[in-house]
Amino acid sequence: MSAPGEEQEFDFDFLFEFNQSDDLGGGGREHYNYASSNLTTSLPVGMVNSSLPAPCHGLQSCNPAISIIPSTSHSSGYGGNNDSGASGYYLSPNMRPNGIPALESPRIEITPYLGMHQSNNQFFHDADIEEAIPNSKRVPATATLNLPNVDAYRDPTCLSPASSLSSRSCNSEASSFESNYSYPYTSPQTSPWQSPCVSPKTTDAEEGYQRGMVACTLLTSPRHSPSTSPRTSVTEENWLGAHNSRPSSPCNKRKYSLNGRQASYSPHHSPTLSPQGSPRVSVTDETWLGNTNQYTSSAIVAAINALTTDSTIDLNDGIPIKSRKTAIDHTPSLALKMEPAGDDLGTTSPAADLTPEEFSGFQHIRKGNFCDQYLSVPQHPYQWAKPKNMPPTSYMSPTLPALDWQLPSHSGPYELRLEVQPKSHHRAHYETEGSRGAVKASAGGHPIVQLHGYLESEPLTVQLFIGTADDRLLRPHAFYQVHRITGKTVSTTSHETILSNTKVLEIPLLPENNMRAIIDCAGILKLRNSDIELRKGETDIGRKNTRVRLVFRVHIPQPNGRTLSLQVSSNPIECSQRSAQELPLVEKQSIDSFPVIGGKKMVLSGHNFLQDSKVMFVEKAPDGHHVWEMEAKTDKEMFKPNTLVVEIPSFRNPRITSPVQVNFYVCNGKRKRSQFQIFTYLPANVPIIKTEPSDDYEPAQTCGPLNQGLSPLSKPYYSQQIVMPPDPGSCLVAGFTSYQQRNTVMSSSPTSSPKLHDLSPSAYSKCIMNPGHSQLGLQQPPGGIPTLQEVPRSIVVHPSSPDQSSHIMLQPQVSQHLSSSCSLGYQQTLYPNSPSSPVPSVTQDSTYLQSCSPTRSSVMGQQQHQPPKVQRNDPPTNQPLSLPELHEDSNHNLTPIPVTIKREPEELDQLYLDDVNEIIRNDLSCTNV
DNA sequence: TATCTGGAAATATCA
DNA sequence: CTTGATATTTCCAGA
Repeated sequence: MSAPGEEQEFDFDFLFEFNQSDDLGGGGREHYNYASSNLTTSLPVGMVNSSLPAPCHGLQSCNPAISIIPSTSHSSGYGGNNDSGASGYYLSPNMRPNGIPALESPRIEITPYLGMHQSNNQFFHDADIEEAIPNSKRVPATATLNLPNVDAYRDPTCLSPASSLSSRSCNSEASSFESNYSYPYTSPQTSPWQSPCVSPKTTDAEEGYQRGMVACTLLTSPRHSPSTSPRTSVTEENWLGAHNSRPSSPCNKRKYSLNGRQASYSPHHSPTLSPQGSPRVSVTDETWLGNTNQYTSSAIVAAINALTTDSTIDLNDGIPIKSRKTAIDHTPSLALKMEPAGDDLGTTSPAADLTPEEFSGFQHIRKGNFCDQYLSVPQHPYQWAKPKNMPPTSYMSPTLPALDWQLPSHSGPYELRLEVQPKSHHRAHYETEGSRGAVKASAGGHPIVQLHGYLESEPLTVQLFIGTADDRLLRPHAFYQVHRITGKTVSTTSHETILSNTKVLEIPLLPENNMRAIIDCAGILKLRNSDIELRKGETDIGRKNTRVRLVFRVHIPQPNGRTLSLQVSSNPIECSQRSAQELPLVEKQSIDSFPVIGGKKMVLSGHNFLQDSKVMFVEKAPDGHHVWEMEAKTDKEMFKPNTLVVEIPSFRNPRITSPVQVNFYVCNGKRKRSQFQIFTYLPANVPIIKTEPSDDYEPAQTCGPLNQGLSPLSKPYYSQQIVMPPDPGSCLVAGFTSYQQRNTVMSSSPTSSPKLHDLSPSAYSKCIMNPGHSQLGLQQPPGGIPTLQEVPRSIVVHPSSPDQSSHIMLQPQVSQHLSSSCSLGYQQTLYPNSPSSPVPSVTQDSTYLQSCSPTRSSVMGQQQHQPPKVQRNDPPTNQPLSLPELHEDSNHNLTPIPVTIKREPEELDQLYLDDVNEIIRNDLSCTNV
């Protein structure tokens, strides 16, 4: 403990420094100016300073919030999670979890505050600002968010390790990166550092973009532009941090490792992390479960907090601090640029920053809870510096939806689509390495994003950041940052900014290019696990958390002055050299559903398949336990490194009356398993197969088009979904409702149904529960839907938590689903994350809100309500379009009424022909099982 | 020369 | 506490 305290102190110092820097930030202000045009104005100006400040500012005010946080009792709710809980509060705001992280290290705390403040402030104020700003397309709208709620959602779980972490790390990095620009959105904070550090490099082109983009962001920053060079600078910074390297790591790692596992206790972390990597689903599952519960309570608390205090949000931002290098590097820079942020922050943040004392207080509190887990980590003075960055984050939030908010991919006439998906593998580079280039498309070339339905003549900007690819809600990845690539080979201009500790690449979307952008300027930077984990706020574990997604966002100005924010995420990208070389990866499956009889050959497309690869089908109980496991026969003759032909095993219960979702994965050995893929068993009679075709054929590409495209199969759904959902105004105020509607719509259209709502608790819980799923699920479910599906899988219910959490969480999820259904989001949404990060979801929702923002609160309510419905309705994860009926089965395969063979559709007939025998087999197998 | 990469050694962490 | 298996991070070297 003492140690922590010490650290805290340090932090404070740093903080102060930061603040000062912020003040200095006068320069920073300039940055704001940029932003000003759009973003800035919205946020900052009025909002930020005045409004935000007020709340936040006063740290005091903030403090209260802070205090709250502690009180949050997260702990109580979360128990160990408490931390998270606290964080959650913080998080809830924009900050996410990250903010929470603040726990241990001073930095964190600091950041959070800032962030919190900002975020909170932003939200509230934003609306106001927006009105004023109307012009700024982006900014304005964003404002609307109602953070409070959001916060609640995220809460604890959300904490956002990722975000915060990433941000932190990012920050440091960022500083190097970019810098600067970030202002626009966010915050000054970011910029400050960045700029300072930055320097350098801006590319002309970039500048140009920025300018062009300007509208969008204002990035301005030509000056900063220099910053562009980020990497280098970053590296350097990093070097400084050099310390960074390992020293810290050890401690950190261990800790988190603990976290991860223990995580179960502390929901946040573990859930995600563990799941992914490890095969040991069971463990994870458990964890998840635990988490869910926690979430619930935490979520609630968070929500309350949010409501009560805006400031809390800010806290989140502060959280991230971490990066040693960064800190140092940034610090200097901060002073310079901070100003802008500083203003916002400064006024706000400074205060917000919290006095050291305050911080310490928080820290202590947290520490009490979290600290134990995290505290151990020795902090490096350097690192502390980063905290400063935090502020920026907050800024961002004000205007635009926080990065951890789940947003729809389409709304009304608009649809943001990822026309070309990135390759499933991309080796990220460390700061100690040179760039490893831009993310490429599987078929060569680069990912392509396009905004459909936008007929205006004004160019927009697409934001790109690295998001998580786990079961939980989509959020900035704590261990990976987008890396701006420049050079002769890069045709797309881009500009880096930092939002909430997360590096964001801004790329112009020009009408002359049909609002289409080729993403050849985005690389992926890997931050050392030790650096990030150290952060107090961080809940996520870096180990085996090597999967990411590219997340694209566009903010479309609306006539009413609001801004419509759409988001699409890519298929998961494996960033680990080793994992990419050894872990089997299923990119596509020719069939996503088949009668229980089984027997049909399913072609899996992917990577790293071995002749002796095994394909295991698994049915999980709500609690994550494997109710049924069956090794599918593989066709060794047909084997190829990229293709695996498996015979669908008959389901254990041939009598299911409704579709049952199960999972399957490819296993190359002990710890070499692919993520869980989703497969649905249909009642013997049902003629469902239809969907298959599309799936089969659709390659990753399909996915691409849709957004997620995780799985081919999913795509179809997506398309459907997409079409269906589009609710024009939905995004806006109505936001939530719209979502609901969408959801319903979606569900219906898809087929499945209805039950998207199921997402709710159970789903969440499930998601959470099943660590493994998460990834798999995500992927599998091809579109957003997939997620849903996943949920179903897990199905189950975790009773307890769901409800409460559900309110908060669910909503988010729901919304997400809805939205996501449209776009990428789903995965995220659905996820379990919600549990973990209800808040995030909330935030996301808020995005919609943005337009609606004012109503957010109302919205929130709506969402909440809805969610519940959903939950109840469709616990089953089925929601995913795919399987309407599934739940039932899944939940209780048992019963199905004696098969109703009556209807045998044509397809069925065929199936039967082939499978009659199989059916018999199945029966046998079932018995065996 | 500066990058971009692929590979793999050196470390760390886990079991 | 040691050891083997894994996972992460740092280095090297070729293109």
